Amino acid sequence: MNIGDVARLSGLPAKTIRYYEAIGLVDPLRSNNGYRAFRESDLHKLHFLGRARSLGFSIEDCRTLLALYQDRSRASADVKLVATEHLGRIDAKISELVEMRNTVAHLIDACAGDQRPDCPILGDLGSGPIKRLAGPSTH
Amino acid sequence: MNIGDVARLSGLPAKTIRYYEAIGLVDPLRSNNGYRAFRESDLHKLHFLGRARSLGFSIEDCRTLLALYQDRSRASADVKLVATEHLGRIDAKISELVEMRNTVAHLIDACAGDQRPDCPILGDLGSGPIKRLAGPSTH
DNA sequence: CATTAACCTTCCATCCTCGGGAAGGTCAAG
DNA sequence: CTTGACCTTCCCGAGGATGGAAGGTTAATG
Repeated sequence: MNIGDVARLSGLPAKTIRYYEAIGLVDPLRSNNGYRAFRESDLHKLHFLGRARSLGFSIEDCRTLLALYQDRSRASADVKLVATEHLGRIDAKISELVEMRNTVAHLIDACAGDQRPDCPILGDLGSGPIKRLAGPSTH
Repeated sequence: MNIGDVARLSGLPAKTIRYYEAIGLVDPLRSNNGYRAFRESDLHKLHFLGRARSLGFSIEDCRTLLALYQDRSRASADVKLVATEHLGRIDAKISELVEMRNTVAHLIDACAGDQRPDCPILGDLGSGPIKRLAGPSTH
């Protein structure tokens, strides 16, 4: 199979597949003409990678998971650990975004959104606790 | 004020402030010794930027918001639009992450996490709809 | 046989938002 | 005079690809 074939079959862009080869995630053979020659096993790996990436696993996580995938004597605990850490990162990111979301949504609610310049959104962004340089004390 | 001062006062790293200058978000004066000389107005801008960035606005959004902030004849509708589009992007991102989260959480639940190699997580990643090349039909 | 179109190759640059670190200039205190 | 804390510019790297240029290969046409 040439790269175009595995691209269609795996759903990954050819560019991405070349990139995955460059960073050592897949290692296709080469034909006489220099074209990459993918085996079924390569296609399988690429499919695995596409699915893992779509679940948000980092490339390094993918590398680990792929190694575990191919290790018949793996412990499922090792896989679960990788996934659990990933879940923790997802949850942290969600919390962060939800907090942003709430703040932004409140500001939007408070803004009239008309032709007048008065705007609580800009008001919020421009105000707040700016520290001041220590000056002559009024104390 | 030197960069270290505004860094402390704005809460932004000096590196970030230099970067903001490089991309034209702030434009401090220069002292005779070549040091950046920040005015109160620069500090104010940096504070504005820090707050907007912490709410997840992109640099380009920040550029727009900063321009509106300094435009006395702005319409609050313009600000609200930027914020509303941003909110939409946050919500989309949250949805995406929540979907990932649920999938990953289910897989984790299904995994024994022991010494045995059997693992539904790897099972999920490695299976699924791989398309096949059209071959000799058995039909 | 010549051409064309669809492949494939490598290499280099770009996106975004900085952060790290090198090499070197400046300034105030002791 | 030295020390240490500043400051400067410059280049490299992250993650995870993506875009494009310049050129080789192959299969199907005319």
